[in-house]
Amino acid sequence: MPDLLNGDQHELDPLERQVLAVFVDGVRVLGLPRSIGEIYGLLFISPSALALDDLVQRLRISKGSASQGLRMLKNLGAVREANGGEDRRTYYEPAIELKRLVGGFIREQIRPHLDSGKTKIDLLAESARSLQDPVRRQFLSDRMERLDTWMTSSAKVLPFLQKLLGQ
Amino acid sequence: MPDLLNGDQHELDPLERQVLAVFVDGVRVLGLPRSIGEIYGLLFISPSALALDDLVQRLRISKGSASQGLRMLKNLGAVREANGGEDRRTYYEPAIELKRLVGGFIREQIRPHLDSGKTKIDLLAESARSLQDPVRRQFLSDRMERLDTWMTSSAKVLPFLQKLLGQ
DNA sequence: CAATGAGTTCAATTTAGATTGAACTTTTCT
DNA sequence: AGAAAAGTTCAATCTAAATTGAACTCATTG
Repeated sequence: MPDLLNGDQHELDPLERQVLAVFVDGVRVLGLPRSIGEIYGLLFISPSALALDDLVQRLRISKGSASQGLRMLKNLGAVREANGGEDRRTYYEPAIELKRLVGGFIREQIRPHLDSGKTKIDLLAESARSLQDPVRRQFLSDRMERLDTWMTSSAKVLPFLQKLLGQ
Repeated sequence: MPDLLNGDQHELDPLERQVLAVFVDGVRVLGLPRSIGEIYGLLFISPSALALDDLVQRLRISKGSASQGLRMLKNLGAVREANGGEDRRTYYEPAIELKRLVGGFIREQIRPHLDSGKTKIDLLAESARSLQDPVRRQFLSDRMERLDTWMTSSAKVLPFLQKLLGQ
């Protein structure tokens, strides 16, 4: 008599595991933790919305992980709360439009780094300009300007990226 | 009488440290290790090419780290051997054209993952097609097709990215 | 209003992956 | 050839970041 004493949903089958592995791989490239890939991946292959506890049971991760993972995915706009769950739990479903996923990633992970990088570089360029040695000053100022150009180009490219990936 | 007994180049000054910090930050976003940022960063702010030993001494990292870091940077096309060093050491200088840096990163880090991902997804789509339950089969096949679309769109966007960042 | 269940928080622990360093190979020089 | 210096390799170690889990808050219900 299996599973009479615990409320487990059935385990992940081999096909599901393999799909999740692809997501885990994918998010690692983006510098996001494995649990994020597992959670998003499971939502992606689930025909109905899932609650936090479903993730805990099927992925065998802690409540803490599931909670933090869902928060990050919500912030990224990769997951939203499903409306009209019967019980008092919150159910989640994945956003599956690439445009939205990329947009969220750019907004949350790329832009902040670009912005803070640009600020720092501006300050460093300022420091470079007040260097004593004129040769060193010239060289470093050039390099700081190049860094600045990189940042500016990158920032300009992002909207095109989003547009090109929109369907 | 400072530094008579060791051959240290002078330590990094505060300005240099701060520039390196920007690079360390930058490469972390790309999922690359700190040492890569430090090595590339030091080359970037050095007016002349540097040898492995210069990196070891000024960054206070191990020879192993410097060697592995340089290899990765060479593979990425972010660093090249300078020609015409006087002694028998190999001197390195950074590639500073954004186009080249982005191109190398795409070639080494993005494309391989996209390709292997696409292969895996094709196999999984195949598995999905032979599922018993028709509802499950239909749903998973749809999702696998969507994954496939993501991969294809992403691959198509890369050349544009490179073009847009070319100067 | 006490009890139950959902979800959050964060200090402690675990783990993945970066770094070290000693042994090694290769190259150059006398 | 032998010595010295440059660079590589990889098992062992270290560390930053992810994960856990126990204590907590908040909302719901009998």
